[in-house]
Amino acid sequence: MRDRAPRNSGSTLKMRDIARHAGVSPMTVSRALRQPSAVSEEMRRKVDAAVREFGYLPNRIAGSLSSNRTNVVGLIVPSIRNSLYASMIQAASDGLRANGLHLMIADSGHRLEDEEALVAAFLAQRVCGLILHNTVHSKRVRKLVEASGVPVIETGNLPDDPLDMAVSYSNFEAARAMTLHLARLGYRRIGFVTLPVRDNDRSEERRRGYFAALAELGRPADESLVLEADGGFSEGADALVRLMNAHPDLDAGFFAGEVLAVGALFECQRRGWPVPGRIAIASFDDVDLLRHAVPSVTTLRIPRQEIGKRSAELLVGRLQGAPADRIRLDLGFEIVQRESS
Amino acid sequence: MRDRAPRNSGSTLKMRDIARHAGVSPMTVSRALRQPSAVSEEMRRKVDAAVREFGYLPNRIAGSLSSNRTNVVGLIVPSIRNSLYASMIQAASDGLRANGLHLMIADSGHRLEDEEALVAAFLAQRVCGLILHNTVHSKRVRKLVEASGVPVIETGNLPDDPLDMAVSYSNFEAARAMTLHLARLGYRRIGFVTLPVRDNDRSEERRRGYFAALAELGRPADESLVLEADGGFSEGADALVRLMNAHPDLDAGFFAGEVLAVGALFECQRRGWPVPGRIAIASFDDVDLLRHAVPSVTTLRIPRQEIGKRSAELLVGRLQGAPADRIRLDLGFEIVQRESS
DNA sequence: CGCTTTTCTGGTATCGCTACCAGCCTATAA
DNA sequence: TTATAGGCTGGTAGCGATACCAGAAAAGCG
Repeated sequence: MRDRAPRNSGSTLKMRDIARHAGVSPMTVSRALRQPSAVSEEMRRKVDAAVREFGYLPNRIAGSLSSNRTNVVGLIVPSIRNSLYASMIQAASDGLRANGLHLMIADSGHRLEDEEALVAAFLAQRVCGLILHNTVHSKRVRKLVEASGVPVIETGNLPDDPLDMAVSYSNFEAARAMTLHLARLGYRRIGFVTLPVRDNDRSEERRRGYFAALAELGRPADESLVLEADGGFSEGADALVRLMNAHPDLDAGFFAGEVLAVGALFECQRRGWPVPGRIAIASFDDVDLLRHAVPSVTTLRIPRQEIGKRSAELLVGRLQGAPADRIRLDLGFEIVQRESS
Repeated sequence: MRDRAPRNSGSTLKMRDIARHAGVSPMTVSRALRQPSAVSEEMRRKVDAAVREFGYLPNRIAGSLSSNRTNVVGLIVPSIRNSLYASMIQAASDGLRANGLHLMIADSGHRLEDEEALVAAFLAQRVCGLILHNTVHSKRVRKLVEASGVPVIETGNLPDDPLDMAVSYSNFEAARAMTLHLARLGYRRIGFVTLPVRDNDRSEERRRGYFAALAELGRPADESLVLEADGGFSEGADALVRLMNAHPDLDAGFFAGEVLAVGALFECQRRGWPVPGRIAIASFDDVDLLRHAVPSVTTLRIPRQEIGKRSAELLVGRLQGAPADRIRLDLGFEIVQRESS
């Protein structure tokens, strides 16, 4: 059985080929590429020359298997299409890339069972870290994550019982603060439109925050002031109209999603309802659109970018040996008062 | 040297452990997991039971090394933050995931040298396919891609000389068509605002299309009607104002980017310029925002989602053995006439 | 019933790299 | 000079799976 044909007849070069051409051992090539300081100037030169000459690309699959380390982080968001996550992803991507890490991205479509399948798939790929937007997980996810020992960051909310590290803000506090803010501005009857609450801890928390604020204000909790809407412009417009019809005295609408808010704003423009004259509008998340809309829209600034950046930093820290402490980082939020309220 | 300590003392289970517990050979476990039809009912049952009992996750790194195949596709877009790419990415992600493939995403920041580094890094990770938005590449990228033999899809434009497969639309034709459309509607003096052209083949093509249309119309090519602007709302607003100041008779603005267009639209609202009474506005790409804005904005519908879907399909096809034909798939575009023009 | 074919299972040898140890050679100390 | 320590380099043995072949068992066939 000595002379069987090689399994991979491909022409891609291997480390040993480079080693032969450079006149050194494979180990020296490996070292020259990964920690140049560990080899002599001369070796480094020879290796570099051979690598460049043949356009050698080390096989990181083999490297990962051997070293039991990969340089890939898995990221799962509810929806890739939703641009809300884009700035977080961008910041995380930048921070990770600066440290030689890459990002594998997938979306769970707000389905816990999909998140579970993805976590399993990512762990099978032996990712060196995970970033999950969702903070409600299936039992199996918790088990898998724990068993793997891979560092995990949750970013969408501040969970009571984090898997590992959480870098986020409080959806509850944010919604509460905005509701109180609107009340402080003098609005008497504040409607609340949120994304579907089922399987979505963020929506649920925001809803709770809204009601908590009303309670503090001594106002009755009126379920008919709250609507769930899928996140589209039409849904926002529609929700506004339905609220106004049901409550002619509505003087402010708090939309927990910028698309909903802008959809409502456009509807006001169409109907000639002055904003905030007839109704004030407040939104969630500070996207450019809200700043530039006419009128500009009062909103909550969530530090999405900072969340991505800090997530990357914490992950990198762990990979470089930081102690595995449970961390719960609250990056806060900020009310941005603008023309629409 | 027989009794050296094992390198990886970790507790994660290996295939041989599952095999032992199931009372079968590792090969049978491997087969039961990858092609269940190749093993008997009984074996499958035993393996499945052991896998479930211990929560075994196969190590895909090892599998990839051994089989010389990975299930990861690399995707490089100019900017992750830009929501424009989101629907393409989403569609590609869905199509790939349905076939067991995952997506590694990075952004080049419109820099060719970054694209090059990323392509190299992805190939080092031995991705089984690449999707590149950019269609202008460094020489080394072409060489790397060719040497790797990995299937590649370019999606941002229809290149004259595709690396491998191209799934896109013609930026040139799209810009040309919109310019002609505006002329047909009776607009006499059409300004054009585009993203920076440097290192951006899409912008360059759009610009060419605009001028080609003017030439067909027998109108002079006036460079002062063309502005380059970075893609923000303010930049769009600013570009509009500058164009209007320079050309008081400007009656239409074609913005090659939806954020620019909406920024301009907002500026009109602020200044009380009726759209299209004082000036018509046309955009590029059919995002929801344009349909719902007041007035709704005339634009070009680019089949971003379809591009992502077809890209995934072609890639999957190749991986399943389709012949390596050069493909150049033009998915076209569509003019969406709305209130703003 | 013996023989061929098919179906299924298991052993062995990698996949391409890195961890770990051994050994060499030079430098510094005693 | 000999001992001791470092700095570098190379050999060897995996990492945890899969490809490939061999062989046993079951099935088909005349």
